[in-house]
Amino acid sequence: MKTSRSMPTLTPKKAHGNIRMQDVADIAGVSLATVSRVFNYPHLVKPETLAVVRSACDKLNYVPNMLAGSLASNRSGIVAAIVPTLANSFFSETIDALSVTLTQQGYQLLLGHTFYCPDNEKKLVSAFMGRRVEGFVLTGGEHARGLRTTLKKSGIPVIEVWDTEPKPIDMMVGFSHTEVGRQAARYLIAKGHTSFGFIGSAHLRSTRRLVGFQEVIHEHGLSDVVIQNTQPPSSVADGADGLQALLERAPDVSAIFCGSDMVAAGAQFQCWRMGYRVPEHIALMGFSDMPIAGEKAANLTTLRVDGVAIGEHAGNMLLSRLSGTNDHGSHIDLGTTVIARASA
Amino acid sequence: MKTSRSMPTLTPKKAHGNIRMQDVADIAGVSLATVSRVFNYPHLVKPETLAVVRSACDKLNYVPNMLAGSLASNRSGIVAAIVPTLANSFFSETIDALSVTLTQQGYQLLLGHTFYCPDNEKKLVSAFMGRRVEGFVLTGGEHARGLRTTLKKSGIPVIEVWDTEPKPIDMMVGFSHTEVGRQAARYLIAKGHTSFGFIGSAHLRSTRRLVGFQEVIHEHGLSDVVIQNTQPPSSVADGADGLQALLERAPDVSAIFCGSDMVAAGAQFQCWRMGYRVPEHIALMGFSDMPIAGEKAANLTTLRVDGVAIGEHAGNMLLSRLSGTNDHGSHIDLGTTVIARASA
DNA sequence: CTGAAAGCGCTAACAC
DNA sequence: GTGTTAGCGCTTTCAG
Repeated sequence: MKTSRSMPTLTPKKAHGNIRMQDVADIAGVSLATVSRVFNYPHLVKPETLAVVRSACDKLNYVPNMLAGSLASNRSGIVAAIVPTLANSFFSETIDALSVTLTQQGYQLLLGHTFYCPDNEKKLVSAFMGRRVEGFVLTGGEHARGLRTTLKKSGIPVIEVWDTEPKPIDMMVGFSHTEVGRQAARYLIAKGHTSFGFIGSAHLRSTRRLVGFQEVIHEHGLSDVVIQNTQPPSSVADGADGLQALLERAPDVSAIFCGSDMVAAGAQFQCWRMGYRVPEHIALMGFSDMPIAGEKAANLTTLRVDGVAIGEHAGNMLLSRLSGTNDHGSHIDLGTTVIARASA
Repeated sequence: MKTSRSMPTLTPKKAHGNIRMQDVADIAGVSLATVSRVFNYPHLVKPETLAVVRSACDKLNYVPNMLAGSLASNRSGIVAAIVPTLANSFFSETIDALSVTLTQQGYQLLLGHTFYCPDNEKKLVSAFMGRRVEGFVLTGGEHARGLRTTLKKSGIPVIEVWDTEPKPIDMMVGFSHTEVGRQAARYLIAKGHTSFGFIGSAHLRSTRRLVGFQEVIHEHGLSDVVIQNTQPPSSVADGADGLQALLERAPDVSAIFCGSDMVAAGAQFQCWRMGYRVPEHIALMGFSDMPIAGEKAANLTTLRVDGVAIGEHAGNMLLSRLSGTNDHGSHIDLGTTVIARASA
């Protein structure tokens, strides 16, 4: 089947099944360069030639080798996203949105997991840099030692998402976790509470929410927040266990800010089990407005975050940077809103 | 800072900042090939040389260009996974597990989204083939016309997950959706039900569950299943709406099999709103055993699927195939189990 | 509008 | 153990 391609020597260059651009050029009767142009700059090619080459392509079922293309052009067409985890988490919708946005412009998404370990992030960044990714989407603004510098002097566009603090390496889109904590505290204080608890994991963004929460409470001269830690990613079960443990230590707490809606839902179920009424005995506030929070059975007061918008913004910011467009608005705070429901 | 590398011509080859393997070789005083060996076959290099080269590497902060490496070796080190969506879905935990497994062996994960459109899958496969991915993980066993053939003759390992039907393109790990439907029907029939409904989306795997469900019901000579369709990805709200719509059409239905736990939870909430008791008036059965299903408030009877196991198996099957190990057990049925709780 | 030629940065025989 | 030498399959000046 293989068309003979001029053999000055006795052995063909290589026998593996892959069709090369030269093969297409040969049967189309044009040069290699022209075939390349058909793919990359079709407007520079005469319509007839275009047609000939294209028909040659699908006659041969040619699939361009982007590895070679990327090497030659020094553009990989790949963007890397690094998340803690996708399971039961808020990040999955951001990744979905990011993927759509990037795919529309022909970019592809390389995915990495840190499982909440900054060291994994660092290793992944390094591996991805080896692949010459054209952009990074990182979760959060806190990273392993040296990562900021590495990234900064690499010149690769970086977007940190789901956060607006601390200072961006490059671009950032999300919201302030400190402010989330502050909003929660203000809301609960306005409801008349004076004794507070917090159930959530000890990772950095979660801690920042706690800090904001504490700040406002201290500003009001109220007593310290009782803290109950969970392991990320926090589950419904963690919320249930956390609530029980917290109440054992501090039975007088009347309002609890939870690290996620999952935790809040778990805490609420545990309240019911233990015979406490929500919000009469214990007020609960979640975070992120997951689907579960809005359901009648749960009906959780929470803070809404738009993960899809974050993903879309991140994708678009990256794309406009990559296409050389103005990168105005490179530090976007999408904010959060209190969704007042029954639990607080 | 740049060490002069012998310049026979007047202009240096290229001025962009990237350090090349040759630069490392130069300052380590060895040949390019040796540096390459240090990365790929360190055991072939004398320990002292190893040390010299390595110190040269981090003196220069050298990051190997895998694009070039992949092109030369014809191994990209990339595996592609294609899912319908990650948000609120069962696939995210499979992807998490897959990612860990692959990363441990130095492979990276390229992610694609179909949003339940087979045509998107086809396009993604083609784009990924251009990147010379070394393996595909596809969701489900049904694909756009021609995809099976394309994939088959590409010779690239393919694993279809979350399904065991129809015949695998190559390898498969998951469970039978038809059998899931059958299990559900058997369980509900054993509970004495005689009039059945189904709420779920019309995509292929969901439909297969419905088929199995119907089969068993017909085998028992019972009346037809009343079907209420939802749009994928199905949400809690879809379940609530679906239940209402279904009961309007068929008020006598006493047992409903739902396409997912989210749908079942929504249906259950809607029952409560409408004053129906679960399971006394309406028995509900979910699917996949999501965290929500196990919670006391929901307490859903469902069928358990181990998404993590699927991801791990898929990763390991792929890795052993890629390393040339025996690929015994290339069609694995992990099965599902009924988790009997309060809702049915 | 098209072709020729020089790489992109690395791997992999093959010699030594 | 290490060096030499061909490529891998494209993109991209530069001529024409």
